[in-house]
Amino acid sequence: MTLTTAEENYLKAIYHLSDGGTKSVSTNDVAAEIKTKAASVSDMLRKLGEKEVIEYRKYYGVNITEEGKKRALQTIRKHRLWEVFLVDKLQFAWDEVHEVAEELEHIQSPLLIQRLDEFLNYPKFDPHGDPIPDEFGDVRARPRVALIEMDINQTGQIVAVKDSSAAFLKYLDKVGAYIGARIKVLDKVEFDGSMEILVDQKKTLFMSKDVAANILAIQS
Amino acid sequence: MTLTTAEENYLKAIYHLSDGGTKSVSTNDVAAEIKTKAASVSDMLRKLGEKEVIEYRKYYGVNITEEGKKRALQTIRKHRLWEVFLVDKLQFAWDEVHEVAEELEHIQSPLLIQRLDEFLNYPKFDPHGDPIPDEFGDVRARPRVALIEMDINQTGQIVAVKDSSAAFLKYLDKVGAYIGARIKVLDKVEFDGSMEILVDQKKTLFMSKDVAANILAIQS
DNA sequence: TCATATTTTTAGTCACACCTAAAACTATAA
DNA sequence: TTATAGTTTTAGGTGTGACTAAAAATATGA
Ligand SMILES: [Mn+2]
Ligand SMILES: [Mn+2]
Ligand SMILES: [Mn+2]
Ligand SMILES: [Mn+2]
Repeated sequence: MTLTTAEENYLKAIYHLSDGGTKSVSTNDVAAEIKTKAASVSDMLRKLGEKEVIEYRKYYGVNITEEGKKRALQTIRKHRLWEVFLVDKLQFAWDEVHEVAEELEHIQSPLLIQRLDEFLNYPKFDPHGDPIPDEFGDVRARPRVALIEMDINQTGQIVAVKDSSAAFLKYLDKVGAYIGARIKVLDKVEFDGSMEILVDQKKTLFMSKDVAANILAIQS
Repeated sequence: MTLTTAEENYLKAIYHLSDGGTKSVSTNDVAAEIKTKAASVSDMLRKLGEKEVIEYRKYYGVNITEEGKKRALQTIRKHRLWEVFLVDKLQFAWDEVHEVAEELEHIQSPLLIQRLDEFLNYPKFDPHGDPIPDEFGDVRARPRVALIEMDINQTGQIVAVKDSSAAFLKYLDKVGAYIGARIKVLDKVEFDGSMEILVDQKKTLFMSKDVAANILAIQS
């Protein structure tokens, strides 16, 4: 059973909104994510339910099935491998890859993805720090925490961003925050939740709580 | 004005069938090329006519316009660049690339194609020896002749194939004919049009007239 | 020239993926 | 408990790109 491009996009959205299948998702949430109308979503949910990649109970939202999870992870794998290709091989900036990967992820060719993976030397993470599922859908997840959750004097390393929008990524480029940077929390301002972060033991960075909530780190 | 994937495929077919815009093309010819029905083609020709990429006179076939030619060449450029990528970087065989390139050619991103061209070091020909148009649609065409047209004792070099089907390409792999091979016509059998070809001054190849008609060479 | 074969277009239908408007259902809080 | 706000589904419709069957136009050759 094959999925259309639209069906793959919906399934991926449901997978993300459900935190990898751990909770159910509402019609309106899907509509917002896909940027379409609730009526269109209802239609599509019925179809995805018939294909048994989601479990759909009218008026009570959807849950992704095991089969659906597997399919979604395949699409996510392709999306992230293409992002690595664009950044590592074609010198795209990390804020330029999302749109194109959104198209490339739907190309149907198992051989292509296998060879691309090999060509990229089996990367484990995409340019935004998100893990790349293997061909069986298995993900090597790292325990990640938002900067905002870290305490003063704690150290760690930036490993990913929660928000992959071009605006946010460009801002990070500008201030010199990048994936792999070693960090230390110098201060947390109680009044507005903003933070002062030491980057690579030399540069001090001030960031709002909105920024700090969208940078993910591993603690050390 | 943007073209859909289907429209791009039709336009490319019309471009090829018209020998690069030099002759008009019938509805049935397009239907055969696209593997669809004449009724569907009539519908699409009306739409392409409205978009002014073809000139469509009911019952008298179509001619591609200058704008249409430009569009078709952009798609052909993308198709052939992807084929080079698949063969040179991902170790695809030359008979495995067509289907995938047929999908990849529709990805919309000028930056992607510019960077891909650069990454591949501005190739001038695809794996089947076909020329890759530049970003303005200009093609450096070589004067090519089918092997079947060559005379005894003439020498040359294989530069392309007319038929890019997997069956034909696999056959060429098997017998050791490849693009770049230096050749000499040793014999032409009048009875059945078959030929005897010396490859790289060491190997003798017997081929039917059907095979000889689908191998293109430059004469030396 | 005129009958017939061939090609092409038109008419009507379908699946897909979207839309708006209206109806149906659920959640909430007075 | 019940009115109402909010959510979701249904009904009906659109554009795209395919199909079959039938009608119309063109090409052919006796
Ligand atoms: Mn997508
Ligand atoms: Mn990413
Ligand atoms: Mn194509
Ligand atoms: Mn080719």
